[in-house]
Amino acid sequence: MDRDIFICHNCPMTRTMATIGTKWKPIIIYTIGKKKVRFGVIHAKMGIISKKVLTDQLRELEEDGIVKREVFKELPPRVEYSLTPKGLELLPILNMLTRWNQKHHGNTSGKGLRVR
Amino acid sequence: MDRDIFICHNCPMTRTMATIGTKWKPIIIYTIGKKKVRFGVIHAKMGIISKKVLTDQLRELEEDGIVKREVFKELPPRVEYSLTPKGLELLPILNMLTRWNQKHHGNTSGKGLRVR
DNA sequence: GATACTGATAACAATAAAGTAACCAGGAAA
DNA sequence: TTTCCTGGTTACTTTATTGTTATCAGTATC
Repeated sequence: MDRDIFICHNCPMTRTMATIGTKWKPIIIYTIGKKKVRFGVIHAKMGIISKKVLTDQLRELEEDGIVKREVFKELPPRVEYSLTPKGLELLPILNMLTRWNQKHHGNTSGKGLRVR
Repeated sequence: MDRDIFICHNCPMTRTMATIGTKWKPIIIYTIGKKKVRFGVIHAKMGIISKKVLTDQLRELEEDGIVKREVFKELPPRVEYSLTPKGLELLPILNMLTRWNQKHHGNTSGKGLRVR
């Protein structure tokens, strides 16, 4: 996404979408939650995201101060991700979104189960 | 976006993103707000969205019961969009997101003004 | 010595989303 | 008669996003 188009715009919603308005970012934030999570764990939990895209998105979230990245000098390497205070503040809002969805859409898991 | 990949998944955030997780939908919902708005007005307010994409997104929002579409048999045609109760419930949550953004990002409007 | 481990990265291919331009209805006004 | 009005639609092109595969480091285990 060309984030520049957004930044200039003076609609607050538009500016917000420039930061977290992508297919994966809210899911990544939600997946990390309040814990410290290794890259591989995020990847496994999300299931259907490629390593490359996950890396890219995590980098952008880090740039925007939403995610913290800690590298341990071990072998094999270990990298832990966690939410910054800014990211943590997003959690309750995302939870409201899922509650909104559950209320109106019901629980559709199991229906139309069609994983690639 | 291939919404089927999402629907099957049993992560609540993932299912939510299948409904409103696109570049434009939250902005459209925010733009309609509590009013009845004509197509042309939404288009003008948003500025940088094409008619085709706006039409497509409004159709999907209608399918998902978030937006209501009223057609008046006049010439030139008049079509008014408004949020359903389900859509209205989304408004305060979207407002929280913009407040989160304003708090952390500050008011960047005017900075790096780079409209296409 | 071959292989596995993790968290990447690079080059490339595929797909999805978004944008562009032309066109339509059909009555009213110039 | 031509032009404008609105809310689209259609066919097509462009751009953005996502995915695939191969590769790397450097130690430990088989």
